[in-house]
Amino acid sequence: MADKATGGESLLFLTDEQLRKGIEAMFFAYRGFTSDPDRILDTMDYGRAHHRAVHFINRSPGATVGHLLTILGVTKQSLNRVLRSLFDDGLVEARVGKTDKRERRLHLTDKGAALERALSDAQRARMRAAYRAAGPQAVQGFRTVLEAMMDQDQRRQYQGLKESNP
Amino acid sequence: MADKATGGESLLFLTDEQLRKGIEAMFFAYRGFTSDPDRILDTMDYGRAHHRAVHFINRSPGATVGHLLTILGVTKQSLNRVLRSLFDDGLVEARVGKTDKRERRLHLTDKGAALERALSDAQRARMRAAYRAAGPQAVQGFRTVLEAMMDQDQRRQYQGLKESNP
DNA sequence: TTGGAATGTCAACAAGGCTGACGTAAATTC
DNA sequence: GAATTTACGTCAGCCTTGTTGACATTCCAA
Repeated sequence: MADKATGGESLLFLTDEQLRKGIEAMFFAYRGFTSDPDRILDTMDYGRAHHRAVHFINRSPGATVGHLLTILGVTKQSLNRVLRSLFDDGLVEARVGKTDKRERRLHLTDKGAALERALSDAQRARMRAAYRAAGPQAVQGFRTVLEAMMDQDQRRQYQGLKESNP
Repeated sequence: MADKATGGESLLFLTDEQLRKGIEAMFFAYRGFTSDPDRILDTMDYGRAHHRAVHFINRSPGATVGHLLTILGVTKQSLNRVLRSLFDDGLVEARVGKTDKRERRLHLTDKGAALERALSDAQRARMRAAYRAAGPQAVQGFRTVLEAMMDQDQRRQYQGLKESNP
């Protein structure tokens, strides 16, 4: 009678207590996840919002402002404040779209790329250490659960990387 | 020559590209993770900070303000603003410490417990769905990686639950 | 009895969200 | 060719949640 629906596996991992542990694991781990880049950003006049913008511009060079808006899920006013300071400091540059001149295609400058590298080096170092300590099997599970936790739209943006230059 | 240091396992999961995927997985998943409670909180006059307070008071009834401060990692002024509104609305009550009368032991009222349940029900539902979709093996890996990603202090707080009533 | 710890509180400020309204240039549609 | 829509920018104002700094109270402990 036991383990009927699971093909022999117990469902102990679905108890409320286990779920609470998972929730707190997300909370504490996310703090660690952001702490290293945060420390770097604090020394400059930037915050996490700048980090996110720089990250995704680096990931998809030539992305439009609108594209960034949907990925980040903020208002254009909020994003604009961040972008403006990145322009002013010469970290990001905008090129008028070739086919559609209303668009502004965003690119990192050398200086911007350098900051991106510094930030992601720090973040990757922690991630690498965690991955190495946990092993490939665990990493596989980690990614599987995180993906299952996303919203539909978010999952699509997470999976699709190639359509930044349409 | 290959797989020398890993006992036969490839290290493909440690490439920069894999790490970047992991970073973005955290980003998108955390958004999903917080979205359901956020929707509830939005209908009231509360925010994520209230959620966190209510969560940890529920987890460790009788915790002192100082204990909460170290768990949440914010300043007392910031926490106090949140706690005051929770007091005013009758969600949390403070009882003077028995041995040390300076301390205020925090407890949820029935009303507070009801809110906590609503919030964590929503959050657990998503977590449960993700866990169920991913399976126990993946969940194990998920927890392992998250734990490895925490700071020392955070990991200690994550693991130790019993010392709230010292 | 006195120093320090635990707590509360006032004031001021910043980052980074939000809404609403308005403007401009380019593309698209009619 | 005119009208509408789209992409983007900007001004103004508001909220939450974090921060520092200063100061008061209460009470434990040496």
